[in-house]
Amino acid sequence: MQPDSGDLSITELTAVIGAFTRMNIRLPSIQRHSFTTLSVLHSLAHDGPKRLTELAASEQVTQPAITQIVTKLEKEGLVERHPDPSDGRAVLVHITPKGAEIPHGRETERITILTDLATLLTPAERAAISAALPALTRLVELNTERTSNT
Amino acid sequence: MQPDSGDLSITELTAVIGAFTRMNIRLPSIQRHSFTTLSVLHSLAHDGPKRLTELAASEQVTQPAITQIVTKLEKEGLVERHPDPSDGRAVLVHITPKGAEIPHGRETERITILTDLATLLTPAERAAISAALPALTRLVELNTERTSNT
DNA sequence: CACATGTCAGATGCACTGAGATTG
DNA sequence: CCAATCTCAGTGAATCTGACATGT
Repeated sequence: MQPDSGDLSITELTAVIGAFTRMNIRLPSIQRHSFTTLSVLHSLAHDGPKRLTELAASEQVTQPAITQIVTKLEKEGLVERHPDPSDGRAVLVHITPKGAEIPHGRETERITILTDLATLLTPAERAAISAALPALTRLVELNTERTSNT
Repeated sequence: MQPDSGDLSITELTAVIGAFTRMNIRLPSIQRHSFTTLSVLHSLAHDGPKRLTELAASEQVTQPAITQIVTKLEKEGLVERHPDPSDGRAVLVHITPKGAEIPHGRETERITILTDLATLLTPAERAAISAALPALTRLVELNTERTSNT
C-alpha cells in the first residue's frame, strides 16, 4: 500500500506464475517420461546423488513409487544405484551422462521458446524482467525453505 | 548484449520459471482432482463455455479423455453440458458456480503462500517484481498466440 | 458421401496402500 | 527388539488408441 513498498500485486503475480505453469506443464507430454520421472532426473542433475527416501520427499510421492521410477530409469541407463558406504541399508541414486541429457535438453527447448518470445518484447520490457530476476529467484529459495521446514 | 536491451538472461528466466512450475505442480496432489481436471475448470472459468474439441486442444489431451473428465465433473455438479444452438453435433461445457469455486479456491491458496513469502523480501525486491509484471504478462500472451498458431 | 463432433471399449503406464526383507 | 530403508504385490485412477454413432 505504501509507495515505498512497491505496491506489489500478489494477485497478478500468482496469475502470471499460474500461466507459466500451464505453459510448461504440457511440454513433457510429448516426451516418453512422466512429469515425476522428469523431475527426478532434474533433481539428481541439480542436487547430485540422493537416496530413495530423499527423492520420495522432494518429489512428494511415496517410496514404492520412487523404487518403481528408479528401476525403470536404471533399465534405460539413465541412473545408477550405488550402495551408500556410510549406511548399508541405503542406496544412492546417481544420474548418468545419458540421463543428464534429458533435463538438459528440455531446458534447452524451453530456452529456445522463451528466446523467440523475448525478441518480441520491447527493450524496456526485457530490462524490467531482467531487473526482477534476482528477487524472483529469492522468492523461490524462500519457498524451498518453507517446504523443507514443513 | 547491448546495455539498452536490458541484457536479459533467458537462461536465468527459464530456471526461475521451472522452479515455480515445480513449486506449484505438487499442490494439486493434495486435492481430489487431477492436474488436467483442475486446468479444465480453470479454462472454463477464465475463457467461458467451450466445446469438447476446444478443451481437448487447449489441455492437449485426446477427446476421449475430455469426455471422461467432463462426465465426471458433471456428476459432481461442477460443469453442465448444453447443446450448441448453432451446431447440433456439438455441446458447450459451462462451469457452474460450484465448479468455479475450485480454481478460485486454489488461486486463493497460492496467493496466501506468496503473500507470506513476499513479506520476507525487501521493498526494493518487491518493487522490481512489480515493475516486471506487465512484461511477464505479455510474455504469457505471446506464448498463447504461438501455441494457437501451431 | 465426406467431414466434424462426441462417445464407447480395451489396453497401458503411474502411483497408491499394505506387507515383507534387510540393515543399524 | 525397534526404527529406517528399500522392495514386492495388488488395486485404482487417468490417459491413450481404435472403433463407432450422430449430425452437417
